[in-house]
Amino acid sequence: MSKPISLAGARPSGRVSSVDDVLALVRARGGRATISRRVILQALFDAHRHLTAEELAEAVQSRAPDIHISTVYRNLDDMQRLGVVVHSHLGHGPATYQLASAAHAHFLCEVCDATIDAPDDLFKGLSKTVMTRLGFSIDPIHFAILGLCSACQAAARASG
Amino acid sequence: MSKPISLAGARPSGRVSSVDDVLALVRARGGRATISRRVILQALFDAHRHLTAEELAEAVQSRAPDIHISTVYRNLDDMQRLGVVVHSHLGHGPATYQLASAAHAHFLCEVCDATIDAPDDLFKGLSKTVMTRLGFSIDPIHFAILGLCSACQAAARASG
DNA sequence: ACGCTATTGCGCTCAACTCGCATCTAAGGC
DNA sequence: GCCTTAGATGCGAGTTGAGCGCAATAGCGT
Repeated sequence: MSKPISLAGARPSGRVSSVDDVLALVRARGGRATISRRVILQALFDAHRHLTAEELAEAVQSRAPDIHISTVYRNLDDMQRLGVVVHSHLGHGPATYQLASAAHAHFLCEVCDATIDAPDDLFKGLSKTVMTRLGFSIDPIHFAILGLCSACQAAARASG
Repeated sequence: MSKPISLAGARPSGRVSSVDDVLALVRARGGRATISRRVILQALFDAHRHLTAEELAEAVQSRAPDIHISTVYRNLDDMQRLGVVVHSHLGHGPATYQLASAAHAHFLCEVCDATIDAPDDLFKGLSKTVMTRLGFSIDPIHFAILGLCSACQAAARASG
């Protein structure tokens, strides 16, 4: 499916609230409901946090050891094309993946790597200002916003 | 110098407005004013935009072909420790480096990779809100904020 | 000029992906 | 149920961006 499924129409992936929903969508697009696909999706639905490709591969392989990590990567790509999955970059580490329905922005501490989930409404103001002044539509979910958590700010003040 | 120079005191690197200024700072910290260092710094001062390590290495090697890219990486690290240089991540590509004095935030279009320089004052509001509500101090320079430029928004509306 | 040690060149290693390709297997048609 | 065929997979090799170890080199205080 890596190629066959078209990017067009990725957004209206609509309400997919179960593995079977997603597989139905996959088949509607000419894709196939393979075991691998099912196991990978199940792991994504079971995870209640974002996972790196490697973490996801481990979870998948605990149920089906022969599913190769490259298959995980390809499926994640496909699911992103369908709008079912999104990935985020939290600082310098590997990308993390999660169901699109669970997507949210993050703040990441540059010192201790603590990640803080960001309520979407925080970006209302910046979003509007940037749109007005630059015509740019921000997507705060894809890349985390870095900075210092309160503990590390305090530590920095204390030491310097 | 990669180890010898301490991270402590990186901030008060002060006004360094020339290659010689930086080299003086380096020597004050126990570092040495090598040819490599001088050429690399000169390339950074000459560049009026941020460069990837590879671009910088090319610029450097056009003047001194034997300077190895790993030397470029090490010097960039050292200069960051001194607070003279900062790096930014613009989307998925390699990091870009520039003089700390020229640092600024970026917006990056996810579709066409256009980068838009962001006036610092844009983040005043978000910065204050996030500090108040989460105690988090944002650093919008280190990682770009992604989204869609106006042209790609229009294209997206037209096609979908 | 001398010696100490910061730096460098080079090549190897690493992480996170990405690709080519032979093989396998869903799904629709008969 | 069997066949066909094109989508998917497993596996290994390749790629990119970056970091590391080490022996050789070269600043710089004396």
